[in-house]
Amino acid sequence: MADIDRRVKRTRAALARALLSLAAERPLAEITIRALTERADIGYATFFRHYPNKQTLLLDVLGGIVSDLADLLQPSAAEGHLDDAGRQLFTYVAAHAPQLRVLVSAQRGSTLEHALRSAVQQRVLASPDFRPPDGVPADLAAHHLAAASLALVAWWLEHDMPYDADRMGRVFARLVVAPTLGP
Amino acid sequence: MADIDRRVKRTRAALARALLSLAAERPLAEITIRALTERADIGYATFFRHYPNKQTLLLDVLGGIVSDLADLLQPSAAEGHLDDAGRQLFTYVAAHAPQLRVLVSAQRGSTLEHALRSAVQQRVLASPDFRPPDGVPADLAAHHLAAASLALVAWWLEHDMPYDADRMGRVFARLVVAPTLGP
Amino acid sequence: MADIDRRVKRTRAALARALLSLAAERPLAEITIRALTERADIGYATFFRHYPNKQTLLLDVLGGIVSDLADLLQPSAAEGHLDDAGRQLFTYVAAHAPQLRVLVSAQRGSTLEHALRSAVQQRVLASPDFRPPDGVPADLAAHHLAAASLALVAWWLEHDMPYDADRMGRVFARLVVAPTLGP
Amino acid sequence: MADIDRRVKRTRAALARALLSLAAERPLAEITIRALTERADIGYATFFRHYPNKQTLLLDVLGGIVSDLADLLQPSAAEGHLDDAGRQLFTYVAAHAPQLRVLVSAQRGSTLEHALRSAVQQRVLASPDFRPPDGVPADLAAHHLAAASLALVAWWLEHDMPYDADRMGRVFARLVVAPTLGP
DNA sequence: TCCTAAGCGAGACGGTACGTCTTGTCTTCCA
DNA sequence: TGGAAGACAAGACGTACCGTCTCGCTTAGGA
Repeated sequence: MADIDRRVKRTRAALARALLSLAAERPLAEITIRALTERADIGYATFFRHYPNKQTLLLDVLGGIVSDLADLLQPSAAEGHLDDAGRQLFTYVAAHAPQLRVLVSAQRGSTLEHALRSAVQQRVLASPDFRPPDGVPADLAAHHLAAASLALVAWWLEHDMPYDADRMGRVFARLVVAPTLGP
Repeated sequence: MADIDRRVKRTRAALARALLSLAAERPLAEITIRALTERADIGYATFFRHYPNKQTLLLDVLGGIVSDLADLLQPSAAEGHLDDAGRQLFTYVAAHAPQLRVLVSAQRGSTLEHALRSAVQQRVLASPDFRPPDGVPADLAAHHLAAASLALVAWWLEHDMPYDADRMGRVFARLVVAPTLGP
Repeated sequence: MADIDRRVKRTRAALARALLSLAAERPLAEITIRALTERADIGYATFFRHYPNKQTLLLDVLGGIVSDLADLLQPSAAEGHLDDAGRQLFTYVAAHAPQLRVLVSAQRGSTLEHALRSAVQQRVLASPDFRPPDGVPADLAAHHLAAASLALVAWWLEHDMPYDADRMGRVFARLVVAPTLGP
Repeated sequence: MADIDRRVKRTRAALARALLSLAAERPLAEITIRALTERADIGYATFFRHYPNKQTLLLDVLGGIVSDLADLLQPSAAEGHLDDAGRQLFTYVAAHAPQLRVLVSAQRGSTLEHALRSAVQQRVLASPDFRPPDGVPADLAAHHLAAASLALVAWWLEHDMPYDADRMGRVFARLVVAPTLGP
């Protein structure tokens, strides 16, 4: 491995930089390979000599981040450490914002997502019953409610509804709704 | 709306049906407009007389679903009603599974998402500290942990980090981690 | 013919006017049926109630012109009448410039071209005064007469009639008619 | 020009061959770009990498022919050479029948028509032997020469060359060249 | 005077060509 | 030999036009 040409490293680094630079400008799906290579100042065909497609580049660029994130999300038992773990997570996020913006935009940004989010936000914020816990901004709580609900729904559908609606409803109440409401 | 030609209604219904039918077979991104029109038995150009692009068709087909979902996600104050609301949500989901599969697949499915998810899952399930609350399956809790965390991170980045990492950490502990660990 | 509705007549006249008006602005091939109907202030589908396609409209609008032209191109034997016939031709052309601009801009090999050619051919071959020069087949001479005349007319119209009909008539007699007749 | 990739040359040659092959089957206007590329066995989009549209391909394929024709139509003064020049013209036409069929079937007023006309005009007006008859403007005579020649060529090709080049040459000299030159 | 048939405006529709775009493969040439 | 350059096949995209078709409205012209 030591004799891999420095040029290879330089080319891949240029691609990674181009990816981050472009991802700051527009959604991931609208970044063409041609745009990447032009931004990176390398030949178009050269891209394919390093990665078979765009997703592989993503994985290469963001692989370490994913692994780090997963580490940071490990639950630590000690009650008092919860806030600590959370702080560490977001400190890490702040430190790797450019890469994480790409990661985060890889899944989102669809009009549908936005439509659902804003519909929920609107209703939640107008609801008299909605009292987010101390220290949790209302819009953030609303966003969490929508996103976490959708994630639960997605999981259920993708796993072919292994539990009945009743049980899923209780899980939903326990994991999502109650924490969002409590005092 | 009432005076739209019956043909228009029939054509759009055929497109909606074709979309759901095709979405059950392959990811949304791989559904071409030509495939939609062939499945719907309408002319290719006719598609563009109704929608300027695929996303607009999605919005039209799933608009009602989005609005219904948003209604179901309104928090209801009464403690005892939490489970009720949850059950209603998932009953609705079960009843509209085909459309919701499309909605849910519109945003997800990227390799990155999957990589993160499985990395988290692996670590969480192996962690001795991880005790999901009663009635919450472990894999579901792990999925929730990953998805909700990512959603919080995304919100923070997209809103240009309006709070510091410390506060976000506390919110994260309160909304996501604590409920996932529960007694 | 007498029992054609007045409305029909009015619609066809509007189309004829629209055709001439548009043909003055751009080449015939770039005039769409939609442009014709909009200029004529009639419904799009109405066009097809009168003509199966653009060429048929052309034939209808220019049919009389074609027939007149064919008459004017009959060779008259009397030597002294050559200039006279030429002057008559170009006087007629000047009087029907709008229509003839259309005829002249039609495609080679088009129905119009063919109609004019065969009308001329028919009259020429039937004329007792027509004696092609030695070694020149009659049908070829007739073809030459029609084509060269049309070319002269086209040149005159496209150059905004820089000479008067009298002079053009003499040129016509000299370049086209005399050589086609001589012994 | 010399360093154009061999592939490029091969692709353009294939397109030229496909054009001639298709033009023998149906009118030029009915030859779609897709038909051209399928006949040439090249990708559809590849066409546009070489020519912005069909007309440009025509110009490229027929440019040499146009220039040759213009050379052959230069009037040569010597009386006895008229028949000779005519024979040469039609011998050339017979040798390039496929290409000339295309040229002849092009639209009047098309770029091709204009190219031929202006090439002839340029040569004729520069020729010292060119003395139009009294009262005939030089540019009009040149135009007549080009148009009438083309008409004769078109007639010959469309009627499957019923006479030999020698006889056509004499007809050409008698009907077209002599009248354009004489006093 | 009514009423029936035709002309007509409006516009949805199927079909097809166009010119543009992107992806991934392949070839040639250069350092 | 690795990389730059770029031709190429394949095929989706969104636009334009054509010719067909229904749907109602209105406007004769005959009962």
